[in-house]
Amino acid sequence: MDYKETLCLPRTDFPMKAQLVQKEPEILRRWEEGGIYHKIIEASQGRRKFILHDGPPYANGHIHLGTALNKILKDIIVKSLFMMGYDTFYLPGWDCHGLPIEHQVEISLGEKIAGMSKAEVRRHCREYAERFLSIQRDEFKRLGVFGLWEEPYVTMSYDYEATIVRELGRFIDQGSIYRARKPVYWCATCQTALAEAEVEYHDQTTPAIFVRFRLTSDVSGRVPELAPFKDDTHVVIWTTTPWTIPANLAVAFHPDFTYAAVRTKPYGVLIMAEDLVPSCMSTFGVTDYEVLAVFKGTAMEHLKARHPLYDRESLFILAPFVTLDAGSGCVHIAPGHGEEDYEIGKAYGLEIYAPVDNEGRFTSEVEGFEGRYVFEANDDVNRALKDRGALLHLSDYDHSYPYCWRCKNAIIFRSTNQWFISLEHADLRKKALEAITKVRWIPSWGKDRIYSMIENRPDWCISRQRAWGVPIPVFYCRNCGEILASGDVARHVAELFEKEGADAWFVHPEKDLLPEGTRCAKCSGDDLAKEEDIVDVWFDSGVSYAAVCEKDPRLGVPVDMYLEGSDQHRGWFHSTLLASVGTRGEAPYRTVLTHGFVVDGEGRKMSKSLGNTIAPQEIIDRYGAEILRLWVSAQDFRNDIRISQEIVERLVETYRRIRNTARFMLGNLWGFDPSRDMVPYGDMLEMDRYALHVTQELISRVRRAYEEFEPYVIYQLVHNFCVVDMSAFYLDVLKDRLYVFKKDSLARRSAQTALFRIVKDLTRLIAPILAFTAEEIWDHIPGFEHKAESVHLSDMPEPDPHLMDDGLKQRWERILALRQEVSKVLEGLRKDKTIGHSLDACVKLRASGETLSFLQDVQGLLADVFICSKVEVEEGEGPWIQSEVLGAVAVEAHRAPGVKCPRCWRYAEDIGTSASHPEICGRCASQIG
RNA sequence: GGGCCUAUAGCUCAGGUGGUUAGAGCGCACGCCUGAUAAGCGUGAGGUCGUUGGUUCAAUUCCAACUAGGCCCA
Repeated sequence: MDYKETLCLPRTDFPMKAQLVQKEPEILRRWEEGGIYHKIIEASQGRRKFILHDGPPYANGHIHLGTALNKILKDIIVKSLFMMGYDTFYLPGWDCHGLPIEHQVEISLGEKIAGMSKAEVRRHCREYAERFLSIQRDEFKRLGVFGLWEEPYVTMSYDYEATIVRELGRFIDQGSIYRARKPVYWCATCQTALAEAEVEYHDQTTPAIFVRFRLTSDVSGRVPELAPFKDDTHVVIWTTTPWTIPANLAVAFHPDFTYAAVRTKPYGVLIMAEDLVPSCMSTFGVTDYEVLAVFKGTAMEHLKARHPLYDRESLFILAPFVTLDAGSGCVHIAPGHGEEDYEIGKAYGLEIYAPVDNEGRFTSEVEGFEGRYVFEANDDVNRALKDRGALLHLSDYDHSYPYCWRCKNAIIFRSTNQWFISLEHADLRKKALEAITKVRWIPSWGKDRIYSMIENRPDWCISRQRAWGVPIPVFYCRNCGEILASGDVARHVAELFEKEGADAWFVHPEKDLLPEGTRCAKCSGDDLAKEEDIVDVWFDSGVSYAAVCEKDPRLGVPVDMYLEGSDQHRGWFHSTLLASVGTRGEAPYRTVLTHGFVVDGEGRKMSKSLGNTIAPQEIIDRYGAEILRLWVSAQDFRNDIRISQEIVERLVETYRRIRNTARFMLGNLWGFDPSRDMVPYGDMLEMDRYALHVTQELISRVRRAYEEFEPYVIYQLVHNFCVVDMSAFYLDVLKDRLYVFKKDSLARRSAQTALFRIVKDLTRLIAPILAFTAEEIWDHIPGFEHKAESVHLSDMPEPDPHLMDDGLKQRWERILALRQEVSKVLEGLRKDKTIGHSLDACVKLRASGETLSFLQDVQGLLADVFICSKVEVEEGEGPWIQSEVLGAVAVEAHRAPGVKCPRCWRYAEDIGTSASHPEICGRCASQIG
């Protein structure tokens, strides 16, 4: 007889092979058709809220691993908190305006763009954004992310655009917005301002000049040694842009560097950094010189020198950005022609002077060079300097220089009029810093990071010279040049935008944009011109609290959590803080959680040039999105997140382990009907009760990890539970009982009761992470009362104190410690071929005293636990194995006596005692009936 | 160059307030099983705790510098 037929072996149609690539789309379809997310929203009604407000990704290109990481993390948090009883309504968003899209559109339009109006270009931009929004939406949904994807918030929607203008209106009302000059990249050929991203760098050779500026202040007060030479003392500067010399207003020294005053024959006394004296002297061809004095850069502050070309003075200032890499250690400062020059110039109250027009030609202010194209004026300037004896040296210098991405011509830095939000007006900076302290930052260093950024940043430049964005709603009087900026006008414009979108600004004449009868406040003229600039896109996303959260009762402000990459301390967290504090007086978020960046297996960032990029699609196509979700959960996201072939392979193996553990449980629940077969806790076998105890501990640890937003802890906990607690111990031991005993015996039903509870809990614990697989397991769990149609609609399990028993725990931890020692002894027998399977063995334990009575007490359990055929316990002597939990025990093993039962494979000494089943052991005979 | 952050076995993670032979799982090696089988079980080998100094009776744990890497600036 084939006794295998009489066993209760596992049966399930839950496949071992996941085939996630095929299965996931089916599950997605089911969620879609079943309206699962809408059921989640419905179930959330009236619950306590936890709103995670989505930071809008940019609607350009396909998603990459970074965006996938971000959305999956959000999804894990949102799904887990919903299961833990919160209303976690999740509304995804997209950031739609801005340069990158406009760029792409310009490239695809090519020459055609020349004849197009801004409104036409904007139409193409909108279509482009819509296209990628749709692509990304599909890609995000493919990851298993739940949210209201049908109606996301988009910054280019008419009402969002209107809100942007309204929020600007609030700043205008306060008087926080002002117009001032600031240097920007300027292409004289295209006659347009360029953004950082529109600039490319090429190597180029430019003239580099050393120039001396004669001091007009009396230095002897600061450096007494120079008293005899005070009328012939000069500071030496070095520059690679001679054409900016006419705009020079200052010379910068480093406060900490040491400077030297050097007496030379041909050039008088020259001041330069001490370390650079030898190289400068050799460059100038001066062999005979004398260092008269050395002093710190601070000694020079507020002194003055005469401009080498014009009859005005140049101020000596201190700047931390001065270096000793090249030149003289004294830096020529033209606040109208450089970013650093501008910042330091502002700090010293210098004029932002840039006497250059749109075509890159000097204006009439510049005596001697008016009308000259700046790059062509280099030689003129050098000649003029030479004529006046100011030029110390001229040479060619190779360096990388910015070029226009479009016309490929060299560009200049030129100050132009821009709009700013003041950080000081209305105490915005101070209030923002206060608001930061009231927010919970995870990790905590995020607070210091954003605090010092806000503390040190300049005023917010909100204007951009571009087409694809929301216009700054201000006007200029064509008659007298007066600016018309008012909150009322902004709100009037907003109403129009609500109906027609921001396009209205570009298609309507001014009179349609302004309230009727608007006139210039200064000259009462009615010929008003609209502003051409648009607002910085960081302002767009920055006001999402107003455009999205305030308006939607499902959300509300402040929101519970923002969750983005740590780059957003400078980006969205920052801009939205300023906007919200500026208009509402408080931060729009309660908690800000940041994650690191995706890097390769060596910790290096992903870049095309390194060739180490991986697209989410590659992982999805090969392994499934579930592996990506597991990847996100497996690592501490507060640091950088690594990915490599090895990491993915490990994840796949972990996934299989979790899946197989669940499959084995499901297979053994065959024929188990919870409503009929559940065994009351008190009647369950103690090992099963112990398994439930361990599961309760898992539940409480996993819950805590979800509450603390630490999915990687869950990954470790769940994996260890499956491998150590379940597979290697409980499930392995259980096989005998499940297979050998009668289908409806108490022993088997007790085990099934435990398995049912465990698999039901485990599935829900992993659901937020393994969203697809948990759903698939859930389907295969036997039906029970109130079983939700989707695991994502079910509740997160809570530890049940009735299923916990600390006494049992201690007793079983001792048994497990013993088991480990027995395994080692059995491995010895295996090595010398005494046994193969552990069932071939009989284990003999010796102990005395308390340990002996413990062993005698549990003796009846041990053959099962060791998966051996027989266990003998006797009082006796060592050699002891000493163990803290165990006590002193001696373990021996030998081949089990008797004959191997063909049914249960245990060695038995009672084979043949049953008349009806003479080949099998007594235990098996009793189970066949 | 500046600010912030990270650095424990091949991989992913543990290691309150410094104190015996630094842990787990995976992977790897070897073996077992063939009634979870493109599965399961057991045993074992892997770490100068990034480097160098310092504080201390004692440092993976505190301090500093450096190196490598990341984010943001310049």
